[in-house]
Amino acid sequence: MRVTKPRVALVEALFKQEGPVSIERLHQVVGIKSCDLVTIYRCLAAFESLGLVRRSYLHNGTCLYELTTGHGRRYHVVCKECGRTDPVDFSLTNDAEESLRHKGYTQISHVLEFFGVCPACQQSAAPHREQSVAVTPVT
Amino acid sequence: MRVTKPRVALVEALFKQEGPVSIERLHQVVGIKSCDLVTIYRCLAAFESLGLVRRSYLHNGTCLYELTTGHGRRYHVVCKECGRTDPVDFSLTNDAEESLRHKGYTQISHVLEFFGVCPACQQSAAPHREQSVAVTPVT
DNA sequence: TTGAGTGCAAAGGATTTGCAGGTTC
DNA sequence: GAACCTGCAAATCCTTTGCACTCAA
Repeated sequence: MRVTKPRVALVEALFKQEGPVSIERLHQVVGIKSCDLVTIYRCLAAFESLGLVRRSYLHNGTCLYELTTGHGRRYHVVCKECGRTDPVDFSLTNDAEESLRHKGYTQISHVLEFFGVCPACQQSAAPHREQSVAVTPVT
Repeated sequence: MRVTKPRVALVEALFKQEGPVSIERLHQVVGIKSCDLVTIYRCLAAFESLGLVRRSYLHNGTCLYELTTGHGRRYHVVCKECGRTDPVDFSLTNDAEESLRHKGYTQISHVLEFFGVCPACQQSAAPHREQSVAVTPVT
């Protein structure tokens, strides 16, 4: 796998985030002009098969990506309204995956996502729809 | 909410399955001619908001639905190759959702899905792609 | 009767693919 | 120099929407 400008920028962008990010947003962080959306899709797919990033999902099924850090797995709540993510203090035991291995499954992984309506979206009749996509939260 | 033919058929179809099913497959089980795909989408959405069904996701992000039985929550592995689902013996503590409630989140739910390559797909170079979608194997 | 529900067609959004040209090793 | 990557355009897949018609209550 070659080291190219888009890939370096993408890793940097992923590194800057503290949680799962949408591809759309990554595109914005990297710079719309400096890299095509398609390239981001392709790089993330490559990164994923290398185990470098992990995929999770928004409530509507669209993907989010995050760097696979060495510090253990982290889970997140994602707001059904604005899409904002927030880490959840929780960890999964290995029992389940272990039992699957015993059953003969390979390439085992899992997705655990919590959903809910965040406090900020609670009262606002008009939810902050684009929040999850907004770049640099302006201040 | 009215009781209509498509809805009854849909509930029956869901009932027959033991795990999460794709919309595509539900359409086939219900009968392609007897009900439009769009209607299935709409009914499932309605059922979901009533808490009658629960949604989960395939490895590629497409939705699966299953009836919300009274017998507690069940999780599944879904094969990355053929899409077949298999129940996993595992249960999640309520701690995580409870802590979210404390943080001010509402309408809390979660999705937990295990992925892997099932024993059957292990050796077969050409995976049973359509297995998860296949309806009553046309005798 | 009448409004919720349905089917059909078409739109929409996310993701993937094909291909020619550019870049890394 | 060759293979890999990228950008652009277009295709695909899943899901949603608009609208006129139908049917359950």
